[in-house]
Amino acid sequence: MASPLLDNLNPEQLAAVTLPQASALILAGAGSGKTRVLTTRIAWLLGTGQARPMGILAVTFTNKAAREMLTRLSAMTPQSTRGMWIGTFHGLCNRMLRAHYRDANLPQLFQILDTQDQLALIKRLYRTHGIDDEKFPPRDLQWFIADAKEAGKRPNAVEAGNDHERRLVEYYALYEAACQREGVVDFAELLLRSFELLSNHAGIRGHYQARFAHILVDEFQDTSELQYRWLRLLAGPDAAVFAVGDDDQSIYAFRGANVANMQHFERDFATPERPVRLIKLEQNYRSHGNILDAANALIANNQARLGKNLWTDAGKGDAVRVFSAPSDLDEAAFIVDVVRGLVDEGLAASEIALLYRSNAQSRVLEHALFAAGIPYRVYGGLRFFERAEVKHALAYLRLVASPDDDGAFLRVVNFPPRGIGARTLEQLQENARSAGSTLWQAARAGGITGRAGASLGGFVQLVEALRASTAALPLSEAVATIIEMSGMAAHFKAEKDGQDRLENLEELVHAAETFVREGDLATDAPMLSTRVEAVPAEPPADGPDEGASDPLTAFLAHAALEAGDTQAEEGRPALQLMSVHAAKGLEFHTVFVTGLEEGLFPHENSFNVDAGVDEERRLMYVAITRARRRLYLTYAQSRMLHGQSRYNIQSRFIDEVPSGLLQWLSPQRMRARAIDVDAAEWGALPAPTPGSPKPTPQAPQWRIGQSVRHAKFGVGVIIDAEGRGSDARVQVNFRDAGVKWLALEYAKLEAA
DNA sequence: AAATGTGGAATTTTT
DNA sequence: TTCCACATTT
Repeated sequence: MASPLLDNLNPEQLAAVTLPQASALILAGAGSGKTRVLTTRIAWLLGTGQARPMGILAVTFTNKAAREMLTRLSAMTPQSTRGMWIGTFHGLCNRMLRAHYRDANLPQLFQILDTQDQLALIKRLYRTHGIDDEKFPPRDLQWFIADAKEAGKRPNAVEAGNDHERRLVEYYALYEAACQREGVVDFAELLLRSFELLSNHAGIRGHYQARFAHILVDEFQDTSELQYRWLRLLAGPDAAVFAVGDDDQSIYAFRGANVANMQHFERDFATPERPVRLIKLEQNYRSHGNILDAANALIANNQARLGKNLWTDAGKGDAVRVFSAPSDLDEAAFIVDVVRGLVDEGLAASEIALLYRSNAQSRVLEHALFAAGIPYRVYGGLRFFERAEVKHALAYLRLVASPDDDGAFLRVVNFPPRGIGARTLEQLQENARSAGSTLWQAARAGGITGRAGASLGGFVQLVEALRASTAALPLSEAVATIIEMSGMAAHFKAEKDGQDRLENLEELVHAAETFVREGDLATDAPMLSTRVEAVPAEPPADGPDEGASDPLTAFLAHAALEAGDTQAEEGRPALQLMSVHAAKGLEFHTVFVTGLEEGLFPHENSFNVDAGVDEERRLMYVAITRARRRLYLTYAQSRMLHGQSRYNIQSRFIDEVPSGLLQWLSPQRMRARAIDVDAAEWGALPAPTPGSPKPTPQAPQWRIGQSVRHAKFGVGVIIDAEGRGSDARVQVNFRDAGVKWLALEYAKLEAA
């Protein structure tokens, strides 16, 4: 088909876009135009009449990715995106559950718990059932539940190997009962419930299988076991699953992502007539050659890859710069210097990213940037819909929609303060427990006397008044009304630091407005326009976005499923600081990968995890491939961590980049920062400058922070010392052998 | 109900 | 060290 749509695609992209109707695995390297291929594929299917919008389902992991796909798609095709299902796994599951809430055994207006809400519910359960939170930390149970659901297991299906696990299963059952009673579902539940719905209802399954001839999956390497099984259920015998992913960028195993899905795809989605096609997109349009060569060489150290080598015709570009700093402070100072220079040369600050393995590392960097007056923005932290005041307002909204939601009830029953104290609530909870009811039901039943009872009655009346006064209002006005009537507005007005919170509440009203305005663009198509016998009559599922049946519920689902941005303000161009995880999918002119030290990156916790370092290496691969033009790798020989100095050796990931690609920037003779040991006693050696020829001193003199090699224990760093002369001993932190004290007289140490 | 104190933990986190 | 959750005070 001749079409401008296909212009400028490279041969592999073109092949992928125009594959015949069969399942395919597209191995799309970083910067290889993956989103373009996905969206062009859809546009091509529509344009050639091979698919109707109704027949397309595209699933992503983030709302951002879903939005981007939708936006780009609308620009590519004259056809309406209405009718397509494009969204996140959770969003699509939510949508399906709303449409089939009866078969899914859920209340029509079920509410979605985010991770915070879920933990709160668990803690509440602990109180009412007197569960020992020492033996069973709430977070452990939260993890246990998520894990079980991910494995597709209800409490009765979980095998308990010991008493401890038996208790956990028991609590899992209690948790489930509470969720069911209150009409709430957590994130994992959305998936599992949707999976079970498809699994247990042949009619519904048949309906969706018949409908979705094309299922497209973004970031396929990040799918979990359950998501994979969900896809298999959804994909009918004739469906074409177009899975796009990069096994080398799988960095969410700790959250359940299962790279093995990529290996199994070929087997599981092939039919005798239609084998799975595999296409590799290896041409990179982002980075210069040296950067790609570094990434390729690094990732080649991983086993069990599908195999892929990025290339570019953009030329080699600059060498990868490496800097070894004596301390974390020096590392930060170096970065500030370089950044200043780059910005002075005219590079936009927002085109520079500082990446780190763990968020705690941002502090030192921030401090230095602040002192230097360089504007920066840190990603991470509380998102908009997670802020306390926003959660409060949402809790009122939730109560209006679904008053049996105990979590929402407890959050605002005494906020703003209205004299309903802990004692009253304990009594109420006891009443609810013995009646097997929710708090709302218990409160309405009365049974609490005196002033406390009256206050509680007042609260019940307030919620009912809220419901009555907002029923006929547009969503944003309803939100505004609730903020006023609940007393929150007055409360924050009176509070000295309440201004920010008030502004956030105003922002919430604004968000509701935007949601309603843009919602219909997203997914307001009727859920089931092709009626199928076995599918029961549907509620008019034409709410905006998440496909809920009324705007309020849809908005609440939206708030839970899309926590919003970390910060509202964008403002002036600023340097970007973020974890490597957060950088995935982004790109910058210049990238600093900081803290490249053994124990930090790769993180020490990965050492005792199966294939842990491999995942760290993929993380490093992601970090490197964020850079378009310039890449800096930095590390510190000593670093403040948990209140004390740590001496780390340079990350193996630096060693894994061919030295020919590297340009060392560390001064040849950089003295280690004075440490609390008499330097004269120990003599002073130039800091090791890895990558350059090492001097082998005849009579080595040792200092703290120095890298050494031991015949038996391998490489390590001297972290402490004591004694002198023949009594002298040093403490060495070995990469593999751990921390040891060694007598200098006997240990055969070499400088490393 | 705010304010202050204490103990324990301190990767990563698309939903 | 620093942050957070929780408990105790005022």
